[in-house]
Amino acid sequence: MAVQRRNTRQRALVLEAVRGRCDHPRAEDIYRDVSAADPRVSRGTVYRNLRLLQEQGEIMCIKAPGGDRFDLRCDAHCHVICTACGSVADTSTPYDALMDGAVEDETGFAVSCHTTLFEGVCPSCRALAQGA
Amino acid sequence: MAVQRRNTRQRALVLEAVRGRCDHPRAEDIYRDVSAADPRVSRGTVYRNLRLLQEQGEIMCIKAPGGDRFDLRCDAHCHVICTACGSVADTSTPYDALMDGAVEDETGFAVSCHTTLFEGVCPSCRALAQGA
DNA sequence: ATGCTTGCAAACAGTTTGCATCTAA
DNA sequence: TTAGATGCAAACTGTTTGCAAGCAT
Repeated sequence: MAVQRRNTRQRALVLEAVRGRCDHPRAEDIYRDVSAADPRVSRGTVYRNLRLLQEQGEIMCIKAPGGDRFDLRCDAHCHVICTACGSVADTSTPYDALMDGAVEDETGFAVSCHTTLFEGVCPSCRALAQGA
Repeated sequence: MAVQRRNTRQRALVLEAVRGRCDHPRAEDIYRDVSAADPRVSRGTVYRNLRLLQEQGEIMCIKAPGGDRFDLRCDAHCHVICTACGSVADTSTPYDALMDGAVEDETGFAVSCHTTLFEGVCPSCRALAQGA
């Protein structure tokens, strides 16, 4: 059975902060937003709650260079990260579950999932590059 | 034109260390191997050279949780990482360049590439789990 | 009351960097 | 000779953790 969880004010603030953003904030961004609502919430608490909410499936996390990003969408989808400014966007690329089986057969690993991260330059950074 | 590079003993040692391993070592592993050959080589130099060799396309790097891994193979291929012990293996999953174009059209990002990382439990960790 | 949670600060891991010195070309 | 490369140590970023106090249940 799952561990007993309490509904703390801090946990609610963290969840609200993730939901309140349509970009893909990193832990530090969430911490900043939560701090704005209540300066007494500590960074450790934000990290702990982000991990908890992930385990509960309330939010998902994208492992990106420069720090994990959080996303309120929990369905399978991929992301693009801008190599210039670090911004992240969703893509509708379908999740191919067949690949997991193929890799499992090939390597002997018990494959549970895979993540695909696209790299590129976002529209606004492209515009900047044009001007430069 | 490319920057002028020198052939230093340290650089050769780093490259040799990456090539001398068939697993996917992280920077620290390389540092350890290089240190065994010459204890005076510093960690900073190892990191600098790993980055340089990457830029030159001599080696490639896999961004994995817990630290980047280096690979002597430079052709497009994907990896599986063991969620239990952190070991990494190659897979022969083909690189689908069409996806890059699709994401580019959808998001407006100038997509240069993508990386796919599978997660699972490696054969030896599976065996351990059986026994437990 | 109980024990999950918190705040704080210190610890951590992985990596980068400033700077004086060294060295390949 | 001279600009790239090194060694060292300190700085940095992102994240985790030990512990005493706090609060949801």
